[in-house]
Amino acid sequence: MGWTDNRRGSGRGYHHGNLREALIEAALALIAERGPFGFSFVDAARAAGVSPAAPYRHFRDRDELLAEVAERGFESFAQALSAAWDEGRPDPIAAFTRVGQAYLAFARNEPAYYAAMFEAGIAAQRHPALSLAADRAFNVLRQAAEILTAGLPAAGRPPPLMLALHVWALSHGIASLFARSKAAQRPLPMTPEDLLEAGVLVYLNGLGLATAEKGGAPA
Amino acid sequence: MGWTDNRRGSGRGYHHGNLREALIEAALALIAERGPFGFSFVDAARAAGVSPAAPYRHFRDRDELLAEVAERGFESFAQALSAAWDEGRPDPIAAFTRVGQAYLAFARNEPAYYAAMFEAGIAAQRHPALSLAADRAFNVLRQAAEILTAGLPAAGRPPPLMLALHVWALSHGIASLFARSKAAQRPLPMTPEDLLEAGVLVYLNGLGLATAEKGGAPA
DNA sequence: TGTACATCAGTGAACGCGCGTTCACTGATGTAC
DNA sequence: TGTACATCAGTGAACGCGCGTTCACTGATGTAC
Repeated sequence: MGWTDNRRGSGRGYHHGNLREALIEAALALIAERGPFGFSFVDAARAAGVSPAAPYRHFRDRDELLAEVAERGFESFAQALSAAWDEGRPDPIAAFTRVGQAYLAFARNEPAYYAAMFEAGIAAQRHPALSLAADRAFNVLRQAAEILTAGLPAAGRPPPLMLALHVWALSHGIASLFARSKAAQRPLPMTPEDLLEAGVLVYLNGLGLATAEKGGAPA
Repeated sequence: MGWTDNRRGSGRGYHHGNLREALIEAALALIAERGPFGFSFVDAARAAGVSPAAPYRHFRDRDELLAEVAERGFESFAQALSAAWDEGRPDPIAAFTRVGQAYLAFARNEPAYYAAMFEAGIAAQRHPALSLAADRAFNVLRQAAEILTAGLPAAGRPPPLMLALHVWALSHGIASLFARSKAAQRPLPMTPEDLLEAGVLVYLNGLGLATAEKGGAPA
């Protein structure tokens, strides 16, 4: 229990001390519970143990708080993808499929961030910091794709951007359809992780990138 | 203008005559405008030119109306996919990529249905008719995948279900990330349609299904 | 070290709003005779 | 063909609720002297 748990009467004084952070954490918890549209400014204030007017000292409105949550989500997302890529070690193909796994893991382990990032309907162009953070996350994939394709013969080499978009879309699709939260999802004969790994390997195989014979993709 | 436009005072009597349909159409318009969470029961009644209590004669609550919209969406979706597949003519690969295009076209042309189907957070298990309709749509893909893989050597033949899931996820990912509604989306150096077609062709190539040399996928 | 003061984070009461839902009702429609 | 009646779709007023937002305020903190 840290700053966040400073309910009224639990010993904090007139000033909260760290309300901005507490509101963001409250927003995350509420989004995880009820989705980005079930989240209300008043609720966040209540969860932080503060009057409904207090949040206005820190955020212009509900939208600005949501945008900040999404921005932090993208930053954490970029870090996770970047760590998974690990500069292409031990080899670009293994590293690349690991990035896909990290994508799915993030969607599963951080559903609140994920929802704020992709399902809250925030107008990104109104929040430049948010769209920069989103770009940084995408660039991890993009650079990985560049290194991955660098070894292919120049003639017929696929555009790395296309490759990055395909993997992003496949990961996002699997995460949205099969890997989100409790139940309500279509039952699968395999884990979303296996599904994604198999898909990426087939895809890379289709690009002429030799795979390590895994996941059931025929030559 | 048909039944839907029966505003109060425009000549209809005490009875609306086709309120159920009018409410569904109003819901579609509202969802298209403001998303599945911006849609309210009262608003739908207002759009149909009827008192806020009237919808209760036709739907138990807001959720039931949403579920019916989603169900109709899946039915229309299944039809569109089925028509695109056209029993595999002229050849399964061409027909299969056409199904992908139909997926994207549906997401683009029927954003309200699409949102109700995939973003409204309806608990499908509480609406059996809805989940049956969703199954019917998925089965179009699944059967196409079966026919597509039937020509491959039995050893190492990929499970058709997996193939269907991959294409579903890729299409859904591209639709969600790049093909939905106005602006706010990441700019692309190609159309979502081209992106999907290229992705499907690379993928089929990776499965060992000969492609007609299209979309820039190297052998 | 002590005092006066500026700052500003958080208060709490209040507002107008739209929503979901209920209720007793009313009037249009169709059917039995 | 006409009348009585049952049915039930839609009315409109009302309710309680939670929300977003505002306002003048209060009290904690830090700084200048």
